[in-house]
Amino acid sequence: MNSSRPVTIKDIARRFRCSPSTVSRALNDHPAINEDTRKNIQEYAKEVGYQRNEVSLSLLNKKTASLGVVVPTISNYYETAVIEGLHTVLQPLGYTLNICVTNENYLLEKEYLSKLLSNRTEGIFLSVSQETYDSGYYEHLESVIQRKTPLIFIDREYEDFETSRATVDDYHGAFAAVEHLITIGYKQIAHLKGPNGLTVSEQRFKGYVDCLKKYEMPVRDELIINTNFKVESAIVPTKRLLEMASPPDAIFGVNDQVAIGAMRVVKDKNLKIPQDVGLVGFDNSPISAYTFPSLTTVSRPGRKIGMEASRLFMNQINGSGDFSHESIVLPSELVIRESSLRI
Amino acid sequence: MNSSRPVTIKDIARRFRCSPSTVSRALNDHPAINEDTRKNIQEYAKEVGYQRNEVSLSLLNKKTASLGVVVPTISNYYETAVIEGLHTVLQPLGYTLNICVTNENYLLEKEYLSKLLSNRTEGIFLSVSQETYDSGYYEHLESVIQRKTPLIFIDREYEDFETSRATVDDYHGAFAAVEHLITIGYKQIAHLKGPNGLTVSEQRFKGYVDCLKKYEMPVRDELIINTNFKVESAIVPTKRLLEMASPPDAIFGVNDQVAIGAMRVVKDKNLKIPQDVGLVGFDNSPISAYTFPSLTTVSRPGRKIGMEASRLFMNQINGSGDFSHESIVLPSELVIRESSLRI
DNA sequence: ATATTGAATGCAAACGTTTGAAAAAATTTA
DNA sequence: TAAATTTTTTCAAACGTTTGCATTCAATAT
Repeated sequence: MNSSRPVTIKDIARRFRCSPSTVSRALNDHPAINEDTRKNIQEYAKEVGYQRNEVSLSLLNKKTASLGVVVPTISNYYETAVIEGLHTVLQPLGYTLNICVTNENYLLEKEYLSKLLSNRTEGIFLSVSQETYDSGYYEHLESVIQRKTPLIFIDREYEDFETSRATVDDYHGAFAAVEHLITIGYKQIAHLKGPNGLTVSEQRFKGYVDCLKKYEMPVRDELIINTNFKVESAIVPTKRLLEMASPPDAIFGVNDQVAIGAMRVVKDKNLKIPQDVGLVGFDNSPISAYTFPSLTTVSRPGRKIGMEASRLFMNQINGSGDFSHESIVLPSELVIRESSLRI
Repeated sequence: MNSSRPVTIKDIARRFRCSPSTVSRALNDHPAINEDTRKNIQEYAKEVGYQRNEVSLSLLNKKTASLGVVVPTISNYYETAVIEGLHTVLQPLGYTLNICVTNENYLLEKEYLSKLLSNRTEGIFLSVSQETYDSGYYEHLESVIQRKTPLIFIDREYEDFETSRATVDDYHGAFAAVEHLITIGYKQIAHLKGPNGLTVSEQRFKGYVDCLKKYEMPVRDELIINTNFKVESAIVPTKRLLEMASPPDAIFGVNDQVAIGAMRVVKDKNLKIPQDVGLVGFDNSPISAYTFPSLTTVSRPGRKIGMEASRLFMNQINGSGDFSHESIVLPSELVIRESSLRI
């Protein structure tokens, strides 16, 4: 009525003139408690809205049942799919996911990791931010390792770090996409690349380059332009590509957003897709199937990545003493649609 | 080296043969501590990677600095924008956001709320799930109220519940969208409605209906079809609309996804947008500006909603005793693009 | 009547930290 | 050198819960 302090076990004990132990046991259905006592206490507890203080339990048991998920963004389809996958496996096991968005910011990432450790998180799923990548700092990761808190890299990874990781085979996905374009008959394939330095960007780029080489096609620097994954970042680069003296007849975008941005520009120039310009994206985001023309893309099993990452986590905590570090690479799959099907 | 147990203040005290109090004070730069003692302890603490156990502090101070964000999904642009807004304000204040995704599931929502309360979350931002809406249950909310944990509704709300809420003026946004179509000269405006019962769906629907009525246009039931907000859910309904004997010449989608789905179908039928069919969405998601043609839509200030909701939360905890409940309604704004600009 | 059993409850410690008050140690003053 | 003062450190309690062990009390067996 007056005090807003949550009801505690002590409060109930006082009410029943018994000890906190009895109340605790009664609430937990301990067999050594008298049937009547148990019933009375449980009824009263329900009545006054007693709710166990998990904080005290965490302290006592050194278990928090909470996991950190540290990602650069949650604005993309892929990231949310990963989170959903983690959720699917871990929620039923009683874990709470603490989702931290770093906004590609190193300091924020560092702060989040430190906070998660302070809060005694039992595991951390991390997709490192771009700034972290660029800066090359990784002391903030060392402290996670030092604490022996399970650390699982998702998607982006530090090449030289010994932990578990679940990633998608970006390289072969990109390779397949470009090979598809070549097979169809496109001769000049441009690439709207992601930010330099990120594994995803570089792997897809490598797939693009290696495929061109395999088919003995020249890798022209002027056909490779950076974007930041966002739809609007594709506009200027695509214009530049199409206004070249010898413009590309196909564009491989680092993701669907970028490909959709390119699609818009191509149409604005009154060029036909896929006749004049072929287009391929990456992600197989829901919308890619409903653009006009629909977008050929590479599916990335985000949900599966989340589920696999969960498995890696479980392995680490159940691992018999020796910390088992596993690397999982899931295949990506080419999804052929209209934007590349020139006949 | 051997034990993976985190270093505690007691460990350090043992090492320096002093009491935990001294260590605690040394680490917190308490003035009553000898300069040398302080320096030594701080150095050692850093060396062994000591990190304060926030769990114990939470128990002691009854403050967890964590807030719950309970939402049906994070797969849409709007939801992530809201979270970003919350984040922008609350992260600098030291709060941790605990993001819980209910998947529109009542039981999950209930479980999350209960867990958040057990973990002594200091405030909850809630966008109720559709199932909760449908079922009409709200005891799980009662317990939040009973505990006097600040509860702020975002976006979706329970009409008859006394708490703070931050919502977008869906009604007038929808009204403006439809009015725009009418002004341009469209005569038969269909509506791809959201799921029944949800405030957003119903408010936008009401805006649609009232606008038609204002201009003395008939409200035809067969022009109103339900979707579930997802792009694919617009396909069949749009086909049905276009295959009617007297098909609509404009479609107002409950969100951009649905409008984009409709766009695809319209194009497949070789109809021209905006000449044959006008199209308006809702959300002003990034992609809406880059479809072909670009999509007329209604902007929804998600980020702002998050920031306003944060403000409401701050007001509640700073509120002098009497719980001040505020209702904020932010305006939505029509963004006119190509898909409706028939000349 | 006394010893033995069994059921029900209470005690106390533990988790890691902070903090007011008390105590101890060091320094200054008379 | 003793008293007074200042500086530094320790003590003990608190946050809410659980749990092994001890205790109490009644019922049963001897």
